[in-house]
Amino acid sequence: MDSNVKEILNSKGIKATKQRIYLYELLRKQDRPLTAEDIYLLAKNEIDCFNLSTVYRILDIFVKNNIIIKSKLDIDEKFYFEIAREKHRHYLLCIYCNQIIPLSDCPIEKYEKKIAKETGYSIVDHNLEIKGICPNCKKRHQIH
Amino acid sequence: MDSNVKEILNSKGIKATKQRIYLYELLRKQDRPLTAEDIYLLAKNEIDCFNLSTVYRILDIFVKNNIIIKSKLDIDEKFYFEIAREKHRHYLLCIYCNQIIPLSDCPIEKYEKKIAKETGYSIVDHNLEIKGICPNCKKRHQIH
DNA sequence: AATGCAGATGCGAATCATTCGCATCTGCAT
DNA sequence: ATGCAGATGCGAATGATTCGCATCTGCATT
Repeated sequence: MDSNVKEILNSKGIKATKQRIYLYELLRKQDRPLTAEDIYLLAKNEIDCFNLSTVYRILDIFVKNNIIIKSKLDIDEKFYFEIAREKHRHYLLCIYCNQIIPLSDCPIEKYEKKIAKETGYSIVDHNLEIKGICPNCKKRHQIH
Repeated sequence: MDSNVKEILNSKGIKATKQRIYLYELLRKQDRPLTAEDIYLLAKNEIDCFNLSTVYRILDIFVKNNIIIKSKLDIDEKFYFEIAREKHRHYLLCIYCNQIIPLSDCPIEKYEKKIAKETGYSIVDHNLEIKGICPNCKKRHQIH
């Protein structure tokens, strides 16, 4: 597994340091986007010589090499990072507890074609978040 | 017009100061979201005793009173503000020149119902941006 | 119209996420 | 085993936003 990651990184011309290998594996395990600080804290639990600036720098390199995706979520002012998957994903966010769950599909590929025709733009990407209240928070806050 | 704004603000329990009236009218004229700094610079052109902290504070109050909407766009790390309209809007962003144009409709109201059923969440809001390359930038960068 | 005061503004300092500078360290090619 | 380009650690800088506090201003009351 470890040597596998080393090869993946080397094949992209990225020197396979201990920190990079560790972050790559950590990110691959996650089921939702994390902030740089989340990632830093998780990493520091395992390897204590880990620096926040380094985390930012490695995330930057991974983004530039399309290994991970950087995005913002409407819940706060931070950037979020997640492994790049074959199919892109959107998330459902609970406005009370900030739980983040992945949605099963993307409803706007067709819409993009329509927009391209209407505006003359070439569409390259999109960004969709749905915000709601999760079943637990509905109970907790007596919302039906 | 001015007295009209005064009434609108007073009816929401917001003291109608010169700065608040001015910002309200400024925001109502815009066709796209602006950052606090954009707004500050526009306002300062007209009235020179205008302070950036005050702009932030007034925007905050307007957001809390549903007069304006605060959001983030994927082009930078700043917050954007726009007048709240009867129908919400989404935008198409050019990744080269950062032009922001409003889209004519919203394709995901049906999708929200499906998600609500699948997840048990109550959906309260959503956020959609489309990113592309505008006709001018396609020409300029020789992209077809 | 003058007055008082709660709340608004101006200004500078603080905060927080992110980035940068620079000295030291480490993969990896030789 | 060695050398060096590039990576890391640490602390300081940056930029958007917020806060503290002294001064000012709508507006309700007289």
